[in-house]
Amino acid sequence: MAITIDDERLDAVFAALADRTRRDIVARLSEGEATVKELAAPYAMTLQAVSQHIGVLERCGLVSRGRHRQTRPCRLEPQTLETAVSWIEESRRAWAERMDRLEAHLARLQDGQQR
Amino acid sequence: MAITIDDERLDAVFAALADRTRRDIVARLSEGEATVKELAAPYAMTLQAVSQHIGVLERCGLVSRGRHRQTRPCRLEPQTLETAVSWIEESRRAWAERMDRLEAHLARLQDGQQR
DNA sequence: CGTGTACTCAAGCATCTACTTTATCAAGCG
DNA sequence: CGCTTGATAAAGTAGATGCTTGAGTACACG
Repeated sequence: MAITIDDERLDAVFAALADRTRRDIVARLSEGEATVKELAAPYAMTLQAVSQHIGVLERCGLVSRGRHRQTRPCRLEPQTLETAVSWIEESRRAWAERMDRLEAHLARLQDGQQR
Repeated sequence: MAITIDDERLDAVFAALADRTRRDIVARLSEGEATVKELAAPYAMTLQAVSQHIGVLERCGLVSRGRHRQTRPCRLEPQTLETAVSWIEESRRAWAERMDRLEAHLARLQDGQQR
């Protein structure tokens, strides 16, 4: 039952998504590839800072960088997003199941009282 | 379309989930309520440290603490998990859509060549 | 009442993070 | 060739984070 082999990976993915700028970059990459310069354009910070953000996204597997002429086009790696979602869904599923059982139990109790 | 009013909330939720101990606590709370002492039991760290972790989870809305006698029972707030999932799913959905369009486009190109 | 238990508050410390500036590199252009 | 462009590398800094210890609070039990 998923003894969380990839705990470090999850640490890194959630930490990466904990930053507004990086979430923004992910959202923009979901619309298609973009170069570092293009991704940096909207922000007040330096290009280097954005490159570092992309480095964080790359190291945790959310993004990959290629090479085309003098640019490094970035693309989303959606299956890494998947690992984050599936971790969360696991907890929500367990909780929902538990609530269902509780509800059923309460219904049985009430049945007993009415008789 | 969601100009991210709750950016700070998302920052906090993802930052909270970026820690192994806190993810573990969330997972355990998905099996049911627990007191601070119970939650702290498995870890080498002090009770205070665990209480601080719960504080982080509480501040971002993932967990709520009640009062029962001298204990503070903690429970999961699953709708906050929902906000994190739905942010991620939005990006994945956009990416999947884009891939579908790309595929369709490539199919049309190939059709043209074959004729 | 005093003692124990469950917990929070507060201060201190080591480490990590999000930037910055300066320097460097590699590809294309005159 | 030298110069610009798009990018990474490295080093420094202010502020956040994860933990500790020590002290304080609220409830129960005898």
